[in-house]
Amino acid sequence: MGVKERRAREKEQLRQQILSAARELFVNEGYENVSMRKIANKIEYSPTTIYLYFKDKTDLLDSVCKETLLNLLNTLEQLKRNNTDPVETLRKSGRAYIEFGLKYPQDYKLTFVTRPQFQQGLGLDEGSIGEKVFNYLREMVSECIQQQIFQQVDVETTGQVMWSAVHGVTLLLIDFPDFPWTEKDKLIDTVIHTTIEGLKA
Amino acid sequence: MGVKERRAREKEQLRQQILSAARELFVNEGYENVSMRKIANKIEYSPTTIYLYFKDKTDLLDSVCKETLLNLLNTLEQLKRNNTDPVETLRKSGRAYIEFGLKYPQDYKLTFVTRPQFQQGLGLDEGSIGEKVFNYLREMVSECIQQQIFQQVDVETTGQVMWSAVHGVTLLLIDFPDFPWTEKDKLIDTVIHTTIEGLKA
DNA sequence: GTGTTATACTTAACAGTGTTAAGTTAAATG
DNA sequence: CATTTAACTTAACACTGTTAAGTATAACAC
Repeated sequence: MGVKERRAREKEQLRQQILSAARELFVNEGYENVSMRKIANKIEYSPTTIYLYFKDKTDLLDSVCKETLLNLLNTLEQLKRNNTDPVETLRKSGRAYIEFGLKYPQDYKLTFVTRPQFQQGLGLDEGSIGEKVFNYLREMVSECIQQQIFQQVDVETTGQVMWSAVHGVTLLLIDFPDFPWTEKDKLIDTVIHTTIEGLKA
Repeated sequence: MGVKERRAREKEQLRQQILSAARELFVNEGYENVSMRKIANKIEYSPTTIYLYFKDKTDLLDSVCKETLLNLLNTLEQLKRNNTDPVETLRKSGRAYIEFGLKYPQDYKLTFVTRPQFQQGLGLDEGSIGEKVFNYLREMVSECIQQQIFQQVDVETTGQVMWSAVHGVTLLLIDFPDFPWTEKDKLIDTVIHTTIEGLKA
């Protein structure tokens, strides 16, 4: 009785189609400027069809953001493979985080700025992907503390300080592209370097 | 001929009335959720009257943000009065910046996140208030460098690193109020302390 | 193969949005 | 008192997210 399976597969396929159309439009034109009708047009279905797959527009945003977080998590996880020096791994992770944000600026803002505005909880609850991303950071930081490289011994605070730094520079670079920044790579390196040195001191 | 003056005064008064109604609504309900009609209702004028005073909705946002920046600048300027120790002054400025953001979270997001999204330039152009705020930071940092307290000698980069840190922690605290943060004051102090120590090292 | 049911999708509509063009009212000027 | 000018409003356009009701088609039972 492969009918049900096929139907389910087709449904999932359309769901994905909607999702990727939404992502592309959100990223290119900004969440606010994308209407359900625009998404519907892109996939050549009527607007109301989307509501058969997603509760509402924020649910669609939510699903797009989940994908983004999963992407970020994968990017970071790949760094953990060959972690010899914990500080070096932390530095690379910071770099990867920022570069991810700059590579997909709209996705980043959608996930870490727009989404919290629309549903305050965000996916940092237990078991969520957001929590997994922060757990990754916690792990990296923890190793540095265990090897007594950092003076600041509180894992939570240390991790949050690190997150503040990378989040801050990422958003500034995204939001103020016309500002006379120091050469981008230098700024990023200095932010990470300064934070790590500060945690050592 | 005091008639013209009185008329001008009355016009300015209504302008201010619109502005403060807009600010209150933007701050309480979020820019996206406030309609021109809502603002008009609050001041008991027809929606189109607003367009006689402001080009469009983003112009209204723009004016609200300008006020916010002026507020922030005043808050910071007051710290410069008795600056004995440059590092201490920088530390206090960072604190004041973050606390300003947390005291008026919606204003802060409006100015430093929402606005850039709607008109990319933001007010960091020459002569703008935004530029003045950054000039203030530059000045504080410059003194620390001149007294050879910081190793990092590039004023621009150093200032931008400092800004990244305070901007980052401010937004995280605003956007993820439910996250299990370290005690707020401790986190803020640690972020500032870490950054300053990192710049010394 | 025919009738029924469930699924997938669409049409039409509602109440709202930012914004503009045209119209109205009242005050200031000659 | 007539005319001009400024301030404000009404009505409308093209759009928005979302829902209720309707339609066509595919899957099932007999």
